[in-house]
Amino acid sequence: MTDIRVRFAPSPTGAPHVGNIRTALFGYLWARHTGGKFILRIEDTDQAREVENGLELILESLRVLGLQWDEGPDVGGPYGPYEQSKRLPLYQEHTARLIAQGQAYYCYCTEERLARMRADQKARGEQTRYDYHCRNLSEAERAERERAGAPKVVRLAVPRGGKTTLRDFIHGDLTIENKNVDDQVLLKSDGFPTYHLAVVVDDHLMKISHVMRGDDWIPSFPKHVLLYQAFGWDIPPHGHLPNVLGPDKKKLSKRHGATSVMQFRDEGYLTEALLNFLARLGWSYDDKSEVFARDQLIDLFTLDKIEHAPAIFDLAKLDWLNGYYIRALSDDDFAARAAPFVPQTDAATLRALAPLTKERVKKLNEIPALVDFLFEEDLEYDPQTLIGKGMDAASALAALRAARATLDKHVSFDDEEKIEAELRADAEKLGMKNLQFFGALRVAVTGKTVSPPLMSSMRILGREKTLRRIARAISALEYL
RNA sequence: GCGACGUUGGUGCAGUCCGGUUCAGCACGUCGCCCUUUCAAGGCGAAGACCAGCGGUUCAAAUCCGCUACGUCGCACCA
Repeated sequence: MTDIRVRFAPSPTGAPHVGNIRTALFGYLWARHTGGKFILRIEDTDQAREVENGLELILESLRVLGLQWDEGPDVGGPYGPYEQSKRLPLYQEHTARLIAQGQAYYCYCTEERLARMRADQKARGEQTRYDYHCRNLSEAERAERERAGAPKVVRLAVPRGGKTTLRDFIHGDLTIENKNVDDQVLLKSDGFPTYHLAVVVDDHLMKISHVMRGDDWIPSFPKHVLLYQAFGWDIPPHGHLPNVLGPDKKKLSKRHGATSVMQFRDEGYLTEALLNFLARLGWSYDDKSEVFARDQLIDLFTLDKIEHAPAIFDLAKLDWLNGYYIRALSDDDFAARAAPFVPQTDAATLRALAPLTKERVKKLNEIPALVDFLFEEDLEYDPQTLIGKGMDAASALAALRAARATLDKHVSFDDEEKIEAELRADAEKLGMKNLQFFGALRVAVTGKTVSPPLMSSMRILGREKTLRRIARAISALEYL
């Protein structure tokens, strides 16, 4: 196979959302699968939309998922520079060539004229598009404007008839009639290229072997094909990836909640779960596999398995997958990752908590709600919650008193099995179901009806605090 | 308005390119049972789509063709 070179080419307009990152991931996977190169190129040709730390946000997003690039603005490479704003002369040379060939022309139309033109077209119910005004300028008219120093742009002279076809390795042949293609601006009046010119020039110069981008670009592929033809270049294989949509089937946006991988990570999603989930957005291996580790993705990823219908970001599925990955973590690993989410505790406690909480959360940020009872001094009780089903104040009291007596005999709570056996015996002696007896004890110790396993909770809480809480619960009941 | 792309159970996907051994497969979710001192996790099982609709081609269509509907995207000196 020829050298595979795939590029991810975002523009620095903010933290890339997961849909863009999914596109980056596909490029990364294809490059790694083939032993090719993954290239990062920054499309910073719009100064107006640029964000201060835009570049850093992009780099950080890729790093979070471990999508290491081989060439890029920070690491360089043989085809740099990798920021389009630093390649301006290249674009200018290429447009000059097109103009010389008669395949592009200068346009002196003002914003106002264009706006009026579009308004008129809209009013007439027509498709808005450039009206070829400057394409038909005579040599004298052109010279006149040059003399006046009028600002100008360069437009692509799209053939008025015929059609343009692109072979797409995801959608098959795509065809659009040239009459529906606008005379796109290639070079703006500030000397910067537009996307259309820049991608074609750079993809060619950087020897990109596979062009992958979101399918929202499909309508403009004729402009790119025409440019390749005008330059006399081979067109590399193109694939328009299905877009990532929110649950409402609309293009993903801030409205849908978290959108950057950093946000997801901060909400308690594991990066390996995120990677796995994103890979499945628009790609599938077969009809039954859901879980893929990075190495498997690299091994299994092929272009023919890319879907053509848009992919919907199914948060419920992400949650499930994340829980799956959390459960698979070793206790040590889990404790280390949980640490930032439970700042009020120490490493040893976290490690002890790991086996109890690991399989009870879908996201790391759910851990605090599960174990917060450990970090409070004393609990306030609503006596009613201490009295479970089929119980009354007297029986709850009896249960807690018996439990206290049993626990009091133990200097340490380390032997969970022994303590549990004794408490079970207490329940039986009182003629209670385990549910009733342990239910009362659970509320007394943890303050809630749902908690991690009781014996372990008491062990971690410690003898002193546990007994104090039971005592307080008893007095709360005695008050009734 | 014009154009492009898409449309499989409640949800997300596979199967569609190379029509016929799949009375449409998997996962999430839901429900039931088991386990059980709670909640989870785990095990077992169940319900749920006739493949957007209509019309063609064919001995045979989710799979090919056409039309309609719906959805999304594009139509900037933005990417």
